Amino acid sequence: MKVKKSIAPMGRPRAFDVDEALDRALQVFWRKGYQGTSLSDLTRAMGINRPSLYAAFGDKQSLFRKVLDRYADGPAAYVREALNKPTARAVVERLLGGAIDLLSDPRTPQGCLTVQGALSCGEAIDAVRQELNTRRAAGEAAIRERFERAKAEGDLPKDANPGDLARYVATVMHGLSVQAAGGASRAELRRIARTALRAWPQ
Amino acid sequence: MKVKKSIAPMGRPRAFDVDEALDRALQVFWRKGYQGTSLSDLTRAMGINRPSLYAAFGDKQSLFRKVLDRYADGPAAYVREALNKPTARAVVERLLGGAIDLLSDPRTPQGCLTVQGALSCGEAIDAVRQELNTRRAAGEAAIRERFERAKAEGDLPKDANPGDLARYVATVMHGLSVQAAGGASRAELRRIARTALRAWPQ
DNA sequence: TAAATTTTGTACCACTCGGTACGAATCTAA
DNA sequence: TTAGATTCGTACCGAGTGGTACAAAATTTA
Repeated sequence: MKVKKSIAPMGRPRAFDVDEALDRALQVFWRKGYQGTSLSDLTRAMGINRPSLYAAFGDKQSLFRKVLDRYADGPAAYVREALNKPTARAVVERLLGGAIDLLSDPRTPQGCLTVQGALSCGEAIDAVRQELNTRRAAGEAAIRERFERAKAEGDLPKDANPGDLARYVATVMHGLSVQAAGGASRAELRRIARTALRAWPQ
Repeated sequence: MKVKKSIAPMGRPRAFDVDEALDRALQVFWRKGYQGTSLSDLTRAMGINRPSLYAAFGDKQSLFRKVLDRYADGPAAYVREALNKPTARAVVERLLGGAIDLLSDPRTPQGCLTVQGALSCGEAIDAVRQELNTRRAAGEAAIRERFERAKAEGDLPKDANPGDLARYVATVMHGLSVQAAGGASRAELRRIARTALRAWPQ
């Protein structure tokens, strides 16, 4: 299925698929968090040995960053999709609904990788925590900008505060992640979202 | 300052104060999470050596449980206090306000011990995660019962769902914890709470 | 004083952690 | 066939992990 590039690389070829190995690593980090995942966990799940991992992905932090990118483009892609909805109300409904679908998907861990991933990190891995904070902040900023547009379009009332609303939506989403990690069912998450929506303007 | 009990214990007396050592341990666990805290971190902060820790508090999990009790009776005591407020509205306002005050207190870590403590735990320490889930669920149940009483007293509308409302409040609180851990200021947390309160009945 | 009891500090245990050195294996290019 | 390049697997590194054995020290009871 793969189109051969003009020249095949020299040397011994890789015995594993890079993208598939990355997906396996994502599963492990998602389930166990950054700190709870050991290199042995990773190599076992990825089906490769340690030096191959280092050669292909760099050290643990570097691999985790690549996994975060893959997460944003895969399971968490609903965020970008939600931002394209026509109205602010539709955006927030899709954001909460997408989060709930993901958090309660029985095939994946009950929780959000960026929320669970590094909340309980020690100071030693401050770099990882900062990375996750940065990414969460970027997501929140994207939501705020979308709401600013909605306000300009008259889709949100003139007295609405896009920043406050974005922060509120992000907060509810994070809270949903904690609830899901604690065992809340999809139905329960939906009821929480319905209650949260009562705070919405109009 | 201490009243001497009828008989002093035999053997060599302890060279440290148990409660103070527990407070020091709380600070460490709160800041670094269960998994991010090593025994060396603990003994250094508590000013005692390893065998003394084990003799006085048991192993790491046992010490963590004692720390959780101390947390509930100390920094998180606002929850019990909030449940005694006269109206459901006052209860939820005190719950959110107390959480915000705690989360944004510069003297303590920005985050909730039970939320950050074990979200990113591996399977090996499932016991700790379960313990924290159980405690969070118990807190949520207490809020629900308080809202059921409020409904019976006519303090909440007849069509209000105490369970949904309690879950919603807990979710917002957990989300606030994540926001605080990400660096949100007290003022920002307050605005989130104000937005969240718009979902409240009446 | 002497025995019994408890805590203290040192020094250690087996194990796991993240990370790497190095030679054998497998490919392309000449 | 040979030389060069790259990956693979084994075997290892120092450091840190949670937890403990043991003897010296400090206290109460007899």
